[in-house]
Amino acid sequence: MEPRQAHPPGMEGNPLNGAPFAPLKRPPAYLQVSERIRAAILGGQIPAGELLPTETELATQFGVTRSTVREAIRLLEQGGLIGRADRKRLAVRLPSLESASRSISAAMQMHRVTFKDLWEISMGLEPLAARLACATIDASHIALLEANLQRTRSAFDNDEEMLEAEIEFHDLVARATRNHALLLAREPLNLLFYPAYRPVIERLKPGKRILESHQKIFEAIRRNDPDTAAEWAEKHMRDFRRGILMAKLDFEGPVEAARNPA
Amino acid sequence: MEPRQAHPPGMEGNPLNGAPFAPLKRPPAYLQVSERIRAAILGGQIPAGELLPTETELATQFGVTRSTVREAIRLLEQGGLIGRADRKRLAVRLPSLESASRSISAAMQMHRVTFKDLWEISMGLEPLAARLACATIDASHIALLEANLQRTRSAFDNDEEMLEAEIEFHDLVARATRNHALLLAREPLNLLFYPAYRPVIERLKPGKRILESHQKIFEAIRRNDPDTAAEWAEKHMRDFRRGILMAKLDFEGPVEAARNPA
DNA sequence: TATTGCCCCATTGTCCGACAATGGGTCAAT
DNA sequence: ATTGACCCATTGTCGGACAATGGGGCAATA
Repeated sequence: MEPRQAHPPGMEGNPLNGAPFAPLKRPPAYLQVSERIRAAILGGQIPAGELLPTETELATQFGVTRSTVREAIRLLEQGGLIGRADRKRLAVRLPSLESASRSISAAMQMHRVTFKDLWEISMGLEPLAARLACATIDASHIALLEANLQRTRSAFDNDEEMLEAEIEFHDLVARATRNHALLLAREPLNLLFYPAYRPVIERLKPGKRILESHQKIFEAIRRNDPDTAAEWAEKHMRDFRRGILMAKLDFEGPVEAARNPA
Repeated sequence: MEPRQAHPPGMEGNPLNGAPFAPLKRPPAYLQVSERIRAAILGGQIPAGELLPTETELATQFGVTRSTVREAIRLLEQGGLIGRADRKRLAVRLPSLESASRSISAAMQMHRVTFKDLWEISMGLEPLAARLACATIDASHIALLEANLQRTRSAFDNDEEMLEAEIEFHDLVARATRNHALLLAREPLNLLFYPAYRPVIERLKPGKRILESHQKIFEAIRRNDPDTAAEWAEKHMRDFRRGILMAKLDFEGPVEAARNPA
């Protein structure tokens, strides 16, 4: 989040402040190749789902070696722009947000984002999601939410299940809005915030209370009552914080690293 | 956005649903190397700013060739976890959010995120930012905001300046909260949402109105009045949408690709 | 007909070795 | 104190090589 450019106001477009010459940039080949491919994809010249040329083909086209092409590919691969279609042949892929959000959470960890930071965002986004969902939810999402509530009910004695169900509920509400940007903005919550709630579940067993909140939110959404839905979502998030405090977790401390799924 | 795992409720932990065997995974070497390094960094074993071993050194340590190591490095490089320190020697870097948000915006473009989607998020985050900033703003951010207001005042006849100042204002408010997660969640707004406002500025010249809103927000923040600050921020965002509609922009259409800075 | 086994080939993953370019460091000459 | 010459570590790029793997075709078989 470093100041994007240390913009001293008034000298924006002027390259001649301080040093008379800006350092010229000679991007390495693998970067250029990567950028060219990226541009082609984002420019729509290669539709999603389409196959890319083979590595050797790309190598000859760009006039570089396969090694260079491969490095460029790795660059794009991480961003999720491309990926293996069938363990061979690269294909253009919809970045699936998951890939993007992985780098987000990495960034957040490194910046020592705190529990409190994430909670504050939740206070903005979760009520918003509940509110928006009222207008956009359809039968299929209603069914998914009902199934989730059932799952929650039958998970009172299973902490792990309870945690997953809790995360799933909020995710489903967000999906019901059909706002992809919202899903993306929320993803760090799924990856960092809610999983850290695990100790609270283990120690306080708040299953009953969680279920109640979820039910209230769900019912409000189903009967298209945005204000009530948002209100309950907000109340739910406050419960959340209370649980964290009661479990003596460090609310102001950085979120812990994601556990590695061995 | 794809349903993360097509979770048929009730069969979560069971690998034996449908197909009796899950495909076993044999991650390629460059991926494993990348993951190991990533884990070491996120685990804090290599502090930010520290230099990584050289490529050849890593190659011998992992028992692979330099090419493989290089591919692994590209993977991490894209995420911003590592980067060149001095055009030689890789160093661990604070992911600087900017790198993460680049992939976010790419993902959003590919998913045809609409103006409306981003606006809805703004309605959640911008008032929130204004509200939070009341409690956390310090003298330096007050000074920065004052400078920004001055910049806005003197940009009435310069559309490009006006746009930059507008973006900067909201960014500064968010920074004043010192909530890094919020900055990250907002970044797509800086990259996709606000820049798309350019035509509105050119056609409607709303500079006076923008300045007025900013001033109200700023004053409320400075006198520590969260409700008023949030209220004005929300009002400002509604103006925003009105501007978009009046300029006959496609509110429901996907945001356009970011212009490429040559 | 549907399945199985076999062969061929395209493509990826990985390795090896090599070299130019570059930046850093040292050291002597000025 | 600056300049130039030199060495060396490291990266960027190249070229070629080979095993593994998956797909397609094709024949043999049940």
